[in-house]
Amino acid sequence: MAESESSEVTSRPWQSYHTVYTNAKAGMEGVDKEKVQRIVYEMSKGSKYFENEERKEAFIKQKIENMRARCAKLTAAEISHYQKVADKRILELEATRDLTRIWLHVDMDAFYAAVETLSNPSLKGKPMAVGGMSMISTANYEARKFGVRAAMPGFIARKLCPQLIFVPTDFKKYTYYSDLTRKVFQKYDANFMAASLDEGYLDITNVCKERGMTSGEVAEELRKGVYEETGLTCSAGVAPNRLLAKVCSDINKPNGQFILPNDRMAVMTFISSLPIRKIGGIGKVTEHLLRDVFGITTCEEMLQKSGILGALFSPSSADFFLCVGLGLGSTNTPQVRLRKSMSNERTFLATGDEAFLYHKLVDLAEMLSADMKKEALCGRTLTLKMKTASFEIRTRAVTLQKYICSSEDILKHASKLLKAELPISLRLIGLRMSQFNEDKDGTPSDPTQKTLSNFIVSGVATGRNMDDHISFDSDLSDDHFITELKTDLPIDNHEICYNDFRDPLDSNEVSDPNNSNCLLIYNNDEMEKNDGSLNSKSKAKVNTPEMIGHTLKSYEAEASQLVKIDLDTMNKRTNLSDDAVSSSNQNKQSLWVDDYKCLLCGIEMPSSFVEERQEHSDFHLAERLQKEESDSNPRSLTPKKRFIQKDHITSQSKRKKKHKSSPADVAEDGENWSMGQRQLVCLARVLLQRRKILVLDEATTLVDTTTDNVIQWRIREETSRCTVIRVAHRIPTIIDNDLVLVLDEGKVVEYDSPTELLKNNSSAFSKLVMEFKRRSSSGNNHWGLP
DNA sequence: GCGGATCAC
DNA sequence: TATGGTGATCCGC
Repeated sequence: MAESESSEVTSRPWQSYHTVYTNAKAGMEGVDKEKVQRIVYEMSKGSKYFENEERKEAFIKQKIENMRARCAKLTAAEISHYQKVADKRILELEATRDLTRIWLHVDMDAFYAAVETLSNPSLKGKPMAVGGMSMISTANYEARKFGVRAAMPGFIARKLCPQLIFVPTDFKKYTYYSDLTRKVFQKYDANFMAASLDEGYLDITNVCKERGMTSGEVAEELRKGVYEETGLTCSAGVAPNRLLAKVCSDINKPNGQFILPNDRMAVMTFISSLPIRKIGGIGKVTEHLLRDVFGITTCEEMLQKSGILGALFSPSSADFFLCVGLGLGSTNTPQVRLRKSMSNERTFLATGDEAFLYHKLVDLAEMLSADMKKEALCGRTLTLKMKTASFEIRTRAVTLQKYICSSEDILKHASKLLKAELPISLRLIGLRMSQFNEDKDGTPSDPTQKTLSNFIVSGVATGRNMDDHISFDSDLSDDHFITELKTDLPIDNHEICYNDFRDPLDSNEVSDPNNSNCLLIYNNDEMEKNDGSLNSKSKAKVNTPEMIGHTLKSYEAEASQLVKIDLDTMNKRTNLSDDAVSSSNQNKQSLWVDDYKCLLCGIEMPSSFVEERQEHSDFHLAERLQKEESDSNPRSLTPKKRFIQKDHITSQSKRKKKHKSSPADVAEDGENWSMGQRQLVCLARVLLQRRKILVLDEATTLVDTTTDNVIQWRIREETSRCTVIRVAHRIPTIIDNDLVLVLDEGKVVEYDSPTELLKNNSSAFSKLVMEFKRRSSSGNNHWGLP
């Protein structure tokens, strides 16, 4: 087989290249395959893209060779061993076969193209593609006759079909029609699974039973319903599981359906001659690999070669292949699907211009942050994606100990990642966030606390967004980017871990061990590569309920195994926190153009109207908050905002009403409160609960320092019979507690009463206090520091 | 946990 | 002139 192939390569090189576009998916039957291949090849030859494809192809060839070699090395004994294992596994998998459910897969026909034709009927019957010169999303069936298809660049498509009409994508339209189809799907399975805008999986077992209809009748009716609702046609496949249903929906496309009965023999017959490429999950590479190494082209052959597959692939891959051979697939309906990552990326003309690349990064960070805030997400793994000018894809990731969501935090870490790659010429940059903090949220609690948690999470997150907005609009210049990229000065911000503030509040029915106050100073800097995982564990320990029962000594022992002391970083940390405060003050001022006019709405208010101005900026904050909230899913439908559901209907009428009321109004439900007000209310609620143990993790970061001092005083008044653990960066917040733990990079550096610590001038705590005094020496020393 | 790869739409 | 964007998963370190 290999020999005949290579001889063809020399005479007709295009045949080795890009079987991608001509691989029969649907509607490509009468295509002059060779002509298409030749044109695609001619158009691509010599381009950077083409060169990269050749590299990739060479890599796959290498992979195939390696696998062949491994195959050849297997002894007869080994083969028979793996065959036995595989046979046993086949029996186990067979035992899981479930023929009790009836699954239907709906797939809209050339969805985007069909929608465009609907809104512009003159396109009917003409070859048309949705997309642009660089990429086509969907081609209608007329265009497919020319070999034009999805994922093909537009300029090649035009070569294949000069009269091809291009229509730009319009996702609003597609979402609208998608919603209409889903309304129909819902009638047959309220829990249907939306696979994309134009696909859905429905468990129609109950409908068939309740209405006494065959699955074929249900499919007919559903497709008719979709057509009546939208004017669009779709295809359906019915089978005992989702994997098969998906294959079936493709068989009589377009506007057709195929029923595979819930019968083992029928399934095995169906699967036997089926090309493996038809199976979802088997793509170009796997197809190639299985064919060239094992001679496998049909699903049936997966079983025949099960022994050798088991020998050469991982257990999970081998299992998947066996399932394909047996026609097995999922039959359950997963209750909730949590989002695991969120990303955005942009392609541009390849460049090595650092200012430009940094600009892109800023945009991406802002977009990502905004998207995350819409779903109230915070993540701790940030991945930078790069595509070089030669189309090579690279990713670089960091996992932080804190969950972040603000654009500054994202940008800070993203730029570090990018900086490490410079100099570099890129044509794409992307940012992805993963490891969201709601993942482990299994902690049930009383509703008051729950509300408070949501309060903190969404409130704080959205509030910071406004600061971003103003600061980027006003004072970010290219010079600034370059400086930041070229120096080692970290642009640090005050990081807030929402999770931290939530957990302690949710949990504290524990008896008080020794009725003493203590304090933690926390260094929030994320770990460099060393021991990141251990650190996050120690961090979690501080805030989890079981920790509260521990003695401080035992905590210290645990924490001290972790990371090296880095006092230098800590000092830097303190300085930068102060910087953050002052820059945030600047932001507030910059809301007023010429110190007089509001940047956002143009209202005029002299600087002497201090309170009024504060109220006014709070109003804008609340306005923004409300918009973010109304943009998200209504809570009544989805208790969490994490369901994968991008499309939601927005109602802004409420917001408009609000706009007419006085900015000074404080809404009873808190929707227009400032961040500081929110923190205050949280604190008040917590204090009213009269807990024996109170954990305040950066609980007053959003109020000004004077107010903070008042609050701290009040907390001491209210908690005289209570153990209070404070995590804070501000010295006054913690100066008069009974015990002080100074933490640096997750490790306890010192542990004693503040008085004792201050006796030693070189203690980390002394240094922090001195630095703090130095910085505040220009103002009044009204904290009574020694 | 990271980075490369594959896959689907 | 010119080959996308988003999300998931797996494998081998």
